[in-house]
This record gives sequence, structure tokens and C-alpha cells, in this order.
Amino acid sequence: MFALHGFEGASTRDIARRADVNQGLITYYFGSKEALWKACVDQVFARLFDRYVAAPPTGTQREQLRAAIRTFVQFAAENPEVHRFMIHEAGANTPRLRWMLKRYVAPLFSLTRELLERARAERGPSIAISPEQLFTLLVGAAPQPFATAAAARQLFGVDPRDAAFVDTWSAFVERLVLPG
Amino acid sequence: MFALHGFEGASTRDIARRADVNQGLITYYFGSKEALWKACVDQVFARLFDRYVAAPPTGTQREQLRAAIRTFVQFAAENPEVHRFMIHEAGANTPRLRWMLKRYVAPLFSLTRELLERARAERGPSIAISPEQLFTLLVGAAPQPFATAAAARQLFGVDPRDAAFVDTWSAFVERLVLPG
DNA sequence: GTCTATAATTAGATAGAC
DNA sequence: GTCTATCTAATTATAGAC
Repeated sequence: MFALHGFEGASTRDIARRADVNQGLITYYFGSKEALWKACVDQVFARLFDRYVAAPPTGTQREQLRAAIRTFVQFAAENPEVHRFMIHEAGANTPRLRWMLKRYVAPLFSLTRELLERARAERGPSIAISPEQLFTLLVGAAPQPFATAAAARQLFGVDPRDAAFVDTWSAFVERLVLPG
Repeated sequence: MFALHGFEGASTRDIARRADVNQGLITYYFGSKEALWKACVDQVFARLFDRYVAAPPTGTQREQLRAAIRTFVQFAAENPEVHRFMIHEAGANTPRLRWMLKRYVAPLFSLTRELLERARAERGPSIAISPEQLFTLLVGAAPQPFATAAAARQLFGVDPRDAAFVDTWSAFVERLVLPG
């Protein structure tokens, strides 16, 4: 609900209804609407980090970078709400944004930067992208078809949730970062 | 306000306060909150189409495609709210989304497709991207640093509104689509 | 631990003075 | 055309029964 309607637009009543529980229980378990929101962010980023822990990268540095991109695209396909959380929150410099960036996004950027620098240090085709560009491309472009699935269906007549689409899209993003 | 907080999250009272007018005037001039939202979408897409009318593309088909990308990136830099509108609305298949897609986004996709196909028909380096991928890349990646400017400042220490940043970012997106 | 009931606030829309 | 005042409904949070 936060991903669909943003923090202000999502109502705790609707959230409770969707969860088939009483609205008062949100206060009982989380304390406030904001604490519930933070718990959602915690959960969704934990899902992302778990994925990297579950499938530790192997092979050359270039292969590891490619695998990391693929993992991220597949995560974005299954969890489009992460992108929506970011876009909803990143418009204004709120305490919620600073909390989410410091806690989750900045570490993710550091990991991305390290992967890229190691792949760059290797012999092979040159990689013409900065860490900031790579990260922005990943968090901006990779989740786009999944976060706007309703638009993709109406405009392109495709369903981004199809496994075939996810594979094709991931290959596309990988090729943007690692040509050849 | 709609771009920052989404349709449900933006209140007509706050909008009226920001415009230094009375809240009742929104009903007087627009009729409803939804009509005000549509007027905002009308205005912002008119700004985009005006830009293409003001600077009609010239040169080879490939140069025209490149110029169109640059125009779009610069528009996204100056109007980050368009991207936010899209992400806010495209999560669910609402009447508002269908209205915006049919009225503005579908025509934009058709134009993009035609530009790409004409550039493809020309001799020159091959362009390995489908119309759908190009469009998704443009509407997803190009506006990302501008729509999440607060995050870019905190994470990267750069201000996406700087003219130098916009130029560099546009060159990056152009190179993604048109290598070489 | 889960519920009903409700307090306090805020929402979009409207009525009517001027 | 712009304002104040207000209506109805929805919001978050709380109180208290069980």
C-alpha cells in the first residue's frame, strides 16, 4: 500500500483491511504509521540482501558484476515496490529518506562501486561507466518495466511478470553496462 | 504536490496554500481534485511537446534520434515531476492511468518508435535496442537522477540540477542507445 | 492479543456573504 | 471572483472491554 499510494496516501485502515486484522493492532505492534513504514522497508531490503547472500558471486570479476546485475533485475521484477518506495520518498529530503538512504541505499552503492572497480581492474573490454552512472542506471532503469507493469501492458501488450520478459530485460541491462 | 505525494497524498488545502489562494477556488476553477490533477498532467505534457515543436530535429536520422534523446533528458531535468507522476500512477491500472497513457504516453511511444526505425534504416553502426526497450530506458533511466535529486545529493554529493551534470548524464544516455 | 468504540484531526466539497 | 464557514466522511491514534 505504501508503494502504491506513498506514505501519506496509504491509510492504516486499508492496510489493516488488506491484512485482515483490526486497525488498532498496527499501533499495538508497530507503535505508529511511520514505524510500520520502516518495518516494510526493513523487510524488503532484507529480501534483497538475502538474495546476494544466498547466491554468492563466482567467476571472473566481470562475471560477478554481470551476475550481480542479473540478481538485481530479478529482485526488481519480484519486488517492484522497492523502486516505488524510492521514487515516492526521494522527491523531498525528509527524515524518512535520509533514514532509508543511510541504512540501505548507501551500503548498496558501496557494494556496486566495489564490484565495478574490480571488474575494471581486470583485463578485458573496457567498461565505460562511472559507479554513480551504473548505480543510477540499475536503480532507475532496471525496475522500470516492473514498477510500471500496468503501463507496459497497456502500451506494449506485454506482461513484465513473465519469466521470458525478465530474462530478456536482464540481458538488455547487462549489455548496457557490459557491452560485448 | 501531486508529484511529491501522489494523488491521494496531496491535499487540496496544501495545494491552495502553496498557490496562495483559497481552497474553495479549486472547485470553482477545476470542479474537483481529479480535474485539477488532469490539468497538471495536461500542462506538463504540453511543455514536453512544445519543446519538440520549438526545436524540430535536423540532420541524419541518427542525429535526429540523438537530438530527441537530448531534448528528453533536458526536459526531464527541468520537469522531474513528469517521472514522478508516471511512477505514482502506473502502479495500478486506474482510470487516471489509462487516461494519461492514451492521451500522452502512447503518442510519445509512437514517435519514439518511428525515430528509432528511421535511424535503423540508415547506414551506420547498428542500433541493438527495441522500440520498447528504448522507450522504457528513456522514461525510466533518463529522469532518475532528477526525480531523486535529494538522494543523488546525499549519496553522490552531486546536484543533478547543475547544467554540467545534465550534459554529462545526457551524453551517457545517448551513448547507451547509440554506441560509437 | 484482538476487538469495539471513539477522540481529535483532516480530507474534499459546498453554501453563501460580499 | 474570492472569501469564511461548514458539511460529511475519512484519517491516525487511543481507551478500554474481554
